[in-house]
Parts: sequence; C-alpha cells; structure tokens
Amino acid sequence: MNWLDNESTIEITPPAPFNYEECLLFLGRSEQEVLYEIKDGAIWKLHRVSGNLVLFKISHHSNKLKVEFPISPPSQVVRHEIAEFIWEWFDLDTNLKEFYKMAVENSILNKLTNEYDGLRMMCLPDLFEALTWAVMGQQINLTFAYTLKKRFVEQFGESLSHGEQTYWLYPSAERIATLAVEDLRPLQYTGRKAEYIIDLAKTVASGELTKEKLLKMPTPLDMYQALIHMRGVGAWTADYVLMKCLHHRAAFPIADVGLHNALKNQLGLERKPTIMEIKEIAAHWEGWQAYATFYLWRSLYDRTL
DNA sequence: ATCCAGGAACTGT
DNA sequence: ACAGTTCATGGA
Repeated sequence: MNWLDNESTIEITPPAPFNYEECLLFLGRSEQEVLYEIKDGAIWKLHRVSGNLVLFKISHHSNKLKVEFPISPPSQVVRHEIAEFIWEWFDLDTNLKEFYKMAVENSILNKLTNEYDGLRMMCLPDLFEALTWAVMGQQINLTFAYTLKKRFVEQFGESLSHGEQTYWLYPSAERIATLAVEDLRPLQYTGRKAEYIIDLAKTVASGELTKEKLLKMPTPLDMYQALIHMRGVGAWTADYVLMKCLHHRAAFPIADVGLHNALKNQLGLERKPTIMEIKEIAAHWEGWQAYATFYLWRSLYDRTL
C-alpha cells in the first residue's frame, strides 16, 4: 500500500493505470445509493473503525487520493485503517497492467479497456454486505435492488449527521441476526430473501463464516464451496462475492443476465449468447474473468447515460 | 398489459 | 443429473 500519513489527512497514491473519474462514474450509477455521497467530485463515506464511526472525504488531486476527516482529527490507528479500506475498496492491489496486456489480444476487451482506461473494480470489502447485497439483487432489476437496500440500511443501519447530510453504515450482521422474517416483509422482501438474509447474518455474526476464514482456505474452489453451502447462495452469488469481496480475479458469474446483455451488445447479436458461446469467448480471459465481467457491466451503464 | 430482472430452492422425473 | 415450477414485485 502506497500512502502518505500527514496526521490530519492522508494521501494515497494509486498504482497506474488509475482513473478516478471512471471509478466515480461507477460509484454514482444509482441515485438511490445510501452508503456514500458524491458531491463536487468528492466521495463522503462513513466507516466503522474499532467501534467508532468515522466520516471521511476522498478527493482527487494530481493522480492522488486525498483523504480528509471533516468531523474530528483521527488517531493513527484510524488513519491506517481508513487507508487500508480505501486501498481495498478501489482494488488497488490488482496489477491492471497485466489485464490490459491480455486484453490487447482480445477484440471485445481491447475496446473496453481503451474506453474505460483506469477503471478499477469497486469492491465490497465487508463480507456481510457483499453477501446480502448479492441476495437482494437476485432476480430483480437493479433499480428495485437499490430500493430494497436503501430501506434495509435506513431501517437497520447506524447513521451520523453532519451538516445537511446523513451518512449511513451498512447494518451489522449482529443486528440483522436478531430480526425475524416479518421484520423484512414490510420492506418488500420476499419471505425467501428475508430468510436467506437473516440466516446469513446469524452465520456471519456467530463467526462460523468470516472473510478471514474464507481467505485462509487453500484454493478459491474451497471458498466457492463454503459459500454455496449457505442457503440462498448459489453459483452466481458465490462468484459475485469472490469477485467483489474476496478479490479472486478468475471469479466468473457466467449465468449473469447483465453479462449476457453486455456481450449481446458488444457482439452486435440479435439474441443473448448461450452459456456455451460465453465459455468459448471467455476462454481467452483466463485469470481475468472478474475484470472482464466488471468492464462488461460498465458497458451497460453507457446506454442509460 | 407484458416481459423480464446483476437467481436459488424446491419438486418431480 | 436434469428440467420445470415457484417465489414476488417493480421497471421499462
């Protein structure tokens, strides 16, 4: 991690290629997002660090991320944890150059990597958030998924107000573990989704399933199997979590509808490609399936701008 | 209205 | 193993 600690602020130097505007565009894709606020090119976000709520503000100057703490001067521990969080959030450990090198040989990816040059995968470092956000999004459109998330966060999450704005923390697994299905039904969760989310909360809160345990497993396949063992977590959700939380570059949610639509567009097809066709296409993406998918998702967003 | 959405479990064969 | 059905509601 390449960062500079200036005591009241910190400065992070993302490795090239890095394009802040592209990342910001992805973060701003939903008007209903409640887990951060984007204002004048800066990102405001609340985060929990060893029990305390910390508001931080990220802005971009001369290819560095400047992080400020608008409410109170942070301790050294807080500064370090926030730096680590941002490093992981923007996926700065990935060597994007290697992905781009591979993409040159590939007509679809070459176009996308040129178009979105410097876009990093925006991750979900918190396992409980990654899992439950994926479950919320199952089989519904993204707009409604964001509606479900907003209600969930605003009903069960902690918040902190500063000026005109209220900043929200994603609800903890411990809090959600205390709920019953009837608590989520009024927010228009299906009975099934409510069960999955509460069960996942119990499993995560008890320590039975943790990010640390998953990352210690010998192979990504072990992580995958541990994930799909959970009720409500199928292949798609497991791959989504592997890709956005566990940083597995070869994770590939091959059945994803968004991926299918993006490929249909990129290839100029009349219909969506079949799974077999996608396997043939993706054979050239070996080791970078997660980034290929993320860039294809990004291409969908162009059409709604 | 009608179709489908960043799926997964359940049921029947 | 595999295919069909159910869940459940909002967006376009």
